[in-house]
Amino acid sequence: MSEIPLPPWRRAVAKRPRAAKAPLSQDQIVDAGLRIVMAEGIDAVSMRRVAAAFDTGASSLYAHVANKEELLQLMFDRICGEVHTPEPEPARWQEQIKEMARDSHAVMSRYNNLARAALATVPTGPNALRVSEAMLAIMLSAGMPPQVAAWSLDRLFLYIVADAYENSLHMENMRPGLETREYFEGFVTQLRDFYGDLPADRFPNIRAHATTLTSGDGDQRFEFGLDMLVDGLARYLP
Amino acid sequence: MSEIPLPPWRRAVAKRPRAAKAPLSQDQIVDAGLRIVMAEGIDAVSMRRVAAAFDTGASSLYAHVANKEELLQLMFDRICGEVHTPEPEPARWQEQIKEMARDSHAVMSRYNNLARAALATVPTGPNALRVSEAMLAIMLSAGMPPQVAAWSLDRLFLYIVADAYENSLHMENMRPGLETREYFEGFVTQLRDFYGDLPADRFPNIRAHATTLTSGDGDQRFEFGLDMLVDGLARYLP
DNA sequence: TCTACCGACGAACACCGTTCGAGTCAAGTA
DNA sequence: TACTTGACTCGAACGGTGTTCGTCGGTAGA
Repeated sequence: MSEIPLPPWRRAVAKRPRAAKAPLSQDQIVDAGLRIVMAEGIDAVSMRRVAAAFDTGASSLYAHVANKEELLQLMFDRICGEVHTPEPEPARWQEQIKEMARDSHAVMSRYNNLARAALATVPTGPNALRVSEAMLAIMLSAGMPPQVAAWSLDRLFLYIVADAYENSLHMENMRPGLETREYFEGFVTQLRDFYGDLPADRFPNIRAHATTLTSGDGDQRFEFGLDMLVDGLARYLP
Repeated sequence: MSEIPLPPWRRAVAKRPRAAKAPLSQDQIVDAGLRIVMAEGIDAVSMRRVAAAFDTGASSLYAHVANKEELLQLMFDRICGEVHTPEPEPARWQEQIKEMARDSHAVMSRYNNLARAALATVPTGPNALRVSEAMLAIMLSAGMPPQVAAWSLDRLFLYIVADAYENSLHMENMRPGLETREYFEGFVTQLRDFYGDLPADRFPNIRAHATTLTSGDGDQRFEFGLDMLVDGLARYLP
């Protein structure tokens, strides 16, 4: 497998040949971080907490990882490996784009709010690149102009990541006892009543459409925005 | 001006009648927070830092603000007051939607990464509601089905906020010495070279279109995504 | 066998959000 | 007028955070 050069702005912290046999490794650290993020969310991921998984102090991690930000980036790229990348079939490019978007969205939702790591910088890890390459291939093979494909890729991932991140932030406010479903229903009910009680002189439309505004779950809304984007994209086909 | 009821899930911390004349007030606290966010970014906004503007300790703030999260929400709603809300002109609804989107985006970009506060919860402050109401009015007056208008509103704001937030996170990584322009150019150059040096067997499309992928500044990309969304939206008009 | 040197790791630094409890002072009441 | 009440201020403290520093130990190469 060919080598990917390191992105130039990342400190080459791990490129020195490790001399002693190490009880710690970057992979293990990323594993531990992912275990914590799945169990307790990203706010539980602290350097001390990750180090505690190896019965050591936080400072031990800094030999393998430049800082917390880099650790989160590595964790994000790891989960990008779970996204499937189909072979392009130009005839059904729209459906393929949507499939990849749904898959990416599902993966990022599975790992709580790790999506923020993707918002913070341009993902340059091998797995993230693999996903981008596949999406680009689908659009180009469908005959999309390169500039349109390039920018669409950017905007689509922004949308996917932002939606996953927003959902994860909402989950964070959830009381630990409640189920996701009943928390969500209670939230929607409160919001609908709040909209319905707004003064009619200043907010006639929000008030009148309180029910419509609060209808639809996260998946329906994600799908609706995805349709908007892909429909808007299809207009650029020659 | 008619009263907006408090959203039910917010602790009614400020609804008690304040008896003594207060040297501190919620408005002043929000002002101080905004001053800090403009000067040094949202990460510089801490309860101690805000309190220091009044020569006091952090605990003094908790009489006027439930916690930091509420303070950020209040700050966000304050800046929403700077967004212009035009009267609907059905004939040019698309342009009006884009104008409001650009205006909202510009306001949120002006105040560094305060946009995250908007991602965290559904904005229910008076100014945020005013903006939503105006956008809803434009779409409904153009003949858009209510359900489409409702979900579009949600998706459009997600897009606006996410783009502003992403940009602000990039700004955060900037070295303090550099100008925004030269930092951005250096970043793009590095990224283009990185893409161009990728192995051709695994990433042929990214490698071949390295220049195209990295072309266009933040405004162009925002505008492109906005076009995608609004074009996709226009298809729902009867 | 000796000597570098890399990695582990405890301690410390400078922060953070929030809580607690004592003190202060104006307004309402007897 | 005297007393009580209660909101507000605010120093101190608690339990966290990311990161740095300096020491120490053990392995690899000479």
